[in-house]
Formats: sequence, structure tokens, C-alpha cells
Amino acid sequence: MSVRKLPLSAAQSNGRDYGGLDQMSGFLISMAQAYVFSLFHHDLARHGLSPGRISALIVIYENPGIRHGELADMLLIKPAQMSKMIKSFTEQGWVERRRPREDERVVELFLTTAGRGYVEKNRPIMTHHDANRPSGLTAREHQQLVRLLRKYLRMKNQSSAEIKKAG
Amino acid sequence: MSVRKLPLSAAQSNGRDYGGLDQMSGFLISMAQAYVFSLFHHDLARHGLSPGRISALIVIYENPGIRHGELADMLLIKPAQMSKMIKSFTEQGWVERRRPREDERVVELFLTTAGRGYVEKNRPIMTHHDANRPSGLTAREHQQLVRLLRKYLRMKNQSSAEIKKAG
DNA sequence: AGAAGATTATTTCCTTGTAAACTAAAATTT
DNA sequence: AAATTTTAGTTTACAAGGAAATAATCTTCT
Repeated sequence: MSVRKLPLSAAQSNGRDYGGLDQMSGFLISMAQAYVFSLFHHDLARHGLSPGRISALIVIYENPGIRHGELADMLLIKPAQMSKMIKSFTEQGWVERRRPREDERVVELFLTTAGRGYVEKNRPIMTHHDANRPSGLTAREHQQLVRLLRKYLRMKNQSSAEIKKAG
Repeated sequence: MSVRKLPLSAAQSNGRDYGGLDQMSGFLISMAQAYVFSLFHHDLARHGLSPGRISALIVIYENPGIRHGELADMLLIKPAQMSKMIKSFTEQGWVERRRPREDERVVELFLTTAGRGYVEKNRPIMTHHDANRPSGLTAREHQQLVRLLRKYLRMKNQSSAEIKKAG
């Protein structure tokens, strides 16, 4: 049985040697990404969900009026790709673009009612999938991994909303 | 100055809210991968290095005769993509393909002398780049991240070569 | 032996993502 | 104020990667 058909298992070395790659964080991160992506696709593609697209919609949901470029910076997506994505969102009727009077170069993004409905329906599915993704880690190690990745990426410790919620 | 021009900084939120994405390991792994990839490209593209390609060559170097499909499984690369990559390697004169008599479906891969030279020249560059990549982590946290990612991917604890070296 | 099924790799077609050139608007310089 | 430079986003042309169909070989079952 080919392993490639079973995204539930990650890398298969079978006695082969990674020659040091398996001690490099860059390589491991790339492998983890491939694994996560294949699982996401396997489980959620039938919902029409793609990780990049739903992430962008969630951020617009939380930050109405966010600018095109800000969104690209937050998600590490290139502006060119962002343009295409936003265009498809407007065609889907999920996103509305506004050019503010005071600076007509920029584009501000807002979700339509349909867009908000789409996020409200699918964010829980995504969250659940992420929390329940099979991995070799315990729940505690998973939390630790999240903490390390956030620090790796130099993310601020908490969003203001989370601080409010926790406080 | 736009952040997108400076791959040395990772995600930029600037007071915006990730709406929970920033607590999901899948999202963080994807962001980390984008960050690592952009840095790799920024620093090493002039050497003609791409992470996927050099990784494949390293694994062939360490495992002469490895089969097409085994390599794909180890690197989480799809067979279709592997075929294209191997084809370009043979055209570059780095890899030789052999069809063994006992099973003529399979393709066994070997590096040519030029291929071995290429790996020997570039692996240290890659290793150095990985070890010195800027991140928000201390050296100790970096080691911890490597350990967690290996466990996440259910990788065997050590390669036999490493055990020999350590033992 | 012969048919049916499984395995391995490749080809074709399509989607996604990037880089570079370009347009438009605002800020800066002279 | 006119010219230049910078900023924001889009378009275009191309490269990387994946899914599905195909080809070739091997295995299994009768």
C-alpha cells in the first residue's frame, strides 16, 4: 500500500538516511507544512475550503477596512496573489472593496453579509480540524509548539481581543 | 518602507487581529514555511539553490540507489513532481537513472561525479544558512523546536549514521 | 497459462504562486 | 507649481506543484 495515498502518516524514511536534513528547522518546517496542507485538503476540500483563502477571510472579518497591503503583510502573501484572491472574493460576493477619498491608491476591504456568514460557518470547522489534527505530539507539546512558532515568527504575545477576554 | 521587501522580518500585524489563526499550529507552520522559504530564496538563490532540489540531491547522495517513490515518500513530494525534478537533474548531469533487471518498473537513482560535487559544495552552505537563520528563538529553543517538529512528523529518533557517530 | 488487479513511474492538464513591468495617486524636491 | 520619487495595487508572463489519466511491469488468482 502506497504511503502517498494516506496523508495520515507523515514522512516515511524506512531505513533511509536524511543526511542531516532532519536536523534542520527549515527542512522540518517545510515537511510539516506539506503534511498539514495535505491533511487539510484531504479533510476539508469537500467544504470548498482552502487554508489561504479562509485565513484571509477571517482576518478581514476581524479587521473590517483592513488594507490590501496590510493583509498581504500579515499573511505573508505576495501582493500579486492577494489581488487575484480579492478579485475572486468580490466575484463570489464575499468581499467589498472601497477606495477612500483621502488616499485613492489604497483599497479597504470589508466582508459582505454573505462573507460574514461564510466565515461564521467555516471558522469553527477549521479550528476543530486544527485542534484535532493527528500528530506525534501530546496536547502539552502541541501548545509548546504553538508557543515556539509564535516566538519564531516574532508575533506579539496576545491580541487585544484575547487580552480583553482573558482579563 | 514596505515590509514585503525585507524578508528578515516575519509577520507584521501592526495592531490588527488574527482572529484566532495565531493560535492554530497549521496556520503558524504555514507562516513559518513562507518565512523560511523567502529567506532561503533571498540568501541562496544566487547560488542557484532551491530548497526542494538540494534536499532531493542530498538524500540521493546519502542513499545511492534509492528508488523514485521512496524519495517522494521521504520528502513528501508527489510522484509527478518528482519525475519532473529527476528529469531536470539528469539533464543537468547530476543524476543517473537505472532500471534494475529484477523489476523494470522501478527507477534507481545515483549521483554522478558532478552531482556529488554539487552536493559537497552546497550542503555546507545550506546547513550554515539553516543554523544561522534569524528568528525570535534562542539556540536552546531552536533545538526544542527541532525536537518537537521531528516528533510531530513521527520521525525516527536518529539516523544510523548519527548513532554511529554519537556512539 | 491467462485474466484481473496492484505497483511504479510518467504525461497531461490545471491551479496556485511569484517576479517583473506597469498604472495611478500621493509626497517630496527643486 | 513642475518634475521626480515613492507608495499602492494590478496585470502579465512564467514557474512550481498537484490530480487524474496513462503506460509498463509485476503479482495473484483461477
